[in-house]
Amino acid sequence: MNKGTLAKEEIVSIAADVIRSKGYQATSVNDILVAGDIGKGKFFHYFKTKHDLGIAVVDRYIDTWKTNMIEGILQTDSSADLRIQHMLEETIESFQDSNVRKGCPFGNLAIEMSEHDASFRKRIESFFHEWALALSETLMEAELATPKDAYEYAEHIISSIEGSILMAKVKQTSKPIENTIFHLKKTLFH
Amino acid sequence: MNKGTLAKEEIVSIAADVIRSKGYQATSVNDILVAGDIGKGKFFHYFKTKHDLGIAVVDRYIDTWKTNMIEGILQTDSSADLRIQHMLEETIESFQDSNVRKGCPFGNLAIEMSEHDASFRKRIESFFHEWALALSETLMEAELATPKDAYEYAEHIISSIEGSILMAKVKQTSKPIENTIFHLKKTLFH
Amino acid sequence: MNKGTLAKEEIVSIAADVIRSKGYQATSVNDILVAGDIGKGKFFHYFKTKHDLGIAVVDRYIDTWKTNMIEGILQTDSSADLRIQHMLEETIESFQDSNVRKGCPFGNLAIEMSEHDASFRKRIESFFHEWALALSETLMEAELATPKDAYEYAEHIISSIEGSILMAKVKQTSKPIENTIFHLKKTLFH
Amino acid sequence: MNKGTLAKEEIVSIAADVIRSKGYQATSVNDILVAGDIGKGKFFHYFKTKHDLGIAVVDRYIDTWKTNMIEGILQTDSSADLRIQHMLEETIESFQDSNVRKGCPFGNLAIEMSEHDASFRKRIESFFHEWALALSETLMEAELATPKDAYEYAEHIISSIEGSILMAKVKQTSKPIENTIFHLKKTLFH
DNA sequence: AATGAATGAGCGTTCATTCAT
DNA sequence: GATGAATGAACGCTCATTCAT
Repeated sequence: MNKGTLAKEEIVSIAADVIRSKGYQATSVNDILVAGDIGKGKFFHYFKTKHDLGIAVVDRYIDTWKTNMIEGILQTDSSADLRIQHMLEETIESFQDSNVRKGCPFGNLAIEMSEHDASFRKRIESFFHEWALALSETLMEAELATPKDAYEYAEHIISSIEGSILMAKVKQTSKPIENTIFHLKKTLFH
Repeated sequence: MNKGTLAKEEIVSIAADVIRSKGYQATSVNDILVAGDIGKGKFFHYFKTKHDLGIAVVDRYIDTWKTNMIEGILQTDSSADLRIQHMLEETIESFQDSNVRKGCPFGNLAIEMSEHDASFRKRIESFFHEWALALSETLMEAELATPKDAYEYAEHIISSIEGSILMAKVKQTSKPIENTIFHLKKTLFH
Repeated sequence: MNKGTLAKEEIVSIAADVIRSKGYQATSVNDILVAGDIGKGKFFHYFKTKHDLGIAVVDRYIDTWKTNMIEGILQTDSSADLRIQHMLEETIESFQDSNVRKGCPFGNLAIEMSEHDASFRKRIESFFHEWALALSETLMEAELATPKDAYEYAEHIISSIEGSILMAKVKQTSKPIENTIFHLKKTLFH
Repeated sequence: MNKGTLAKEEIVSIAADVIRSKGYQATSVNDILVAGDIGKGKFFHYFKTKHDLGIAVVDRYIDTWKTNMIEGILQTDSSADLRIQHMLEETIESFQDSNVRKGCPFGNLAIEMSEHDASFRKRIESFFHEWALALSETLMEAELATPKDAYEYAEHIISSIEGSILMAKVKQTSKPIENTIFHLKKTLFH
């Protein structure tokens, strides 16, 4: 928690914002420098390359999401049904206002980086895996899926959500997310 | 169909490939020039800006998709049920091999360009709208949806598909697409 | 001999001067740009990299030297003795005034680049080889060496000359060159 | 011989290696830091500038060479003839294996630094002077030169050696050195 | 004394675009 | 119309050095 660490964290935090909005490749190092009033030397003192920063940003996205969505919702001690409902509501919450336009940090980077950069791709892949794992366990506990089909059901739910966030970004309204959550709920709890 | 037009089409065709794989922003004008052995003067003779080319590429994606998916599948004279099945099968077909990694040209550009570029966004939005319209009519015809909920159901199906293509890109396997088609079919035709 | 070629030649010519004086690595692209009032775009239009320019500069040194020293002196139709004397006098001539400080373009690059850059090294090596070849033939013709030892004698003469130019650079006077030429002549013609 | 001095010597020693191989200008402070696992603060604590370090490195080269070549060979109590022979043999010894490619530390810096940096130049100049002085005395003692021409003869021998090391670097073989030593011996002792 | 953090000018190169013919 | 040449701002990154403790 010394000064150095703080400074580094600060850069990651600023970069996380800029990158979520502009994408990784379209964000220049200078964009981040300007956004945070940081000198070039400082930046490259903490990060060997722009790529290193990019990875730090994804890791930060993942940490945040794990805390909020997985530990904070799917692995609490509410009833399994409630936890799923909570996850779905929370998704709608998260993509209101300017966040609709920005889209999902993971979905954005997934599409931008997966084909040509393994280090981004693998991190995002394992994040989606962890989410699917936590969700599949909750689905089983709620008796909405059997052990046999729980993981794939979870994956389908997650990919539907991602698709709806993509759609919301294009339409610049959260309706597609609400629509998808509505259909998912119908199928889950009808 | 004179030489000028041919040359222009050729550039769009080459650019469409490169952009699908690298994204619009990460693709430099030079990438396209090299890929097609085209001179700089030639390129900017046909396209005022890189942005102009980008738009031409999206329009080309849309034309192709309309011909193949909307006119070629959803608006043929097979039975409505079969048309929907055909659409779903065709989706799986389209994302085999190297196409899994490349992802959906529309989804890719949707995420990359929607927030900051209205001319890309609107084209992609209206494309998804046309697809949803054609699908909702087929859903009604197949009595899988009422006029009231058909359009939103169609949108949900499409966004699920887009989400699964995104997921497939991250995992570098077409499994997520097959999984989603499986779940969509179950809900549609159970 | 069109304009494009001229422009390229002009850059090589300016760069040849700068590099001879500062060395290849210590010469920045910007140094050349400033020296010739050239725009950055122009420079990189003609040369893919700084390295490419460096190679063009060496090739230019070699062409000049071949014309002047080999064709212009060693392979004329004077008597063999006179040609050797001419070569030695010309060496002294070439390293008067500011050229003493600049040193030999080949010797400079030989030392700077040989260890870590094969494309420079090979060019310089083959240049010294051609010089030694032309000199050894003249030595034989002048009956100053037998076919058996002519090439190695030639190499020794050339390396002595290079050493004396190095020494002259350090002492900032052409004396070491004159001294070495004196000793070479004594041994050759005593 | 306290800790501070040790650390300083250690840096000079590491830098001497790196600079001999890469040259002074092409060696970045960071290259040295990495080679010796030294922190930036430490480096600039001991040396005000990179230039200061460079000078320390030359001084170290000179000390070593004085001990080995001048005191260790030319000023021993063997016969003058033997001392000269020893010097010539030692030169061949010194530039075997990887040292052929690295070249002579003095010759390298002479060419790289003489024109634009007086503090390097003067050190190297006076080093060559001391060498020539010691050699000329030995030449006189061996009756291979008169007081009148001894110094210039010594200079010629040294510059021939330097030239042959340069040549060896270009050809990546020690042959040119052996060739030059052979010719020098022939002229000296025929 | 000793050192990691911070600095900003400069590096070689690429960028989308305009010029000149 | 058609094109290679030219442009200079911006790119990610390294540089030798100074700061703060």
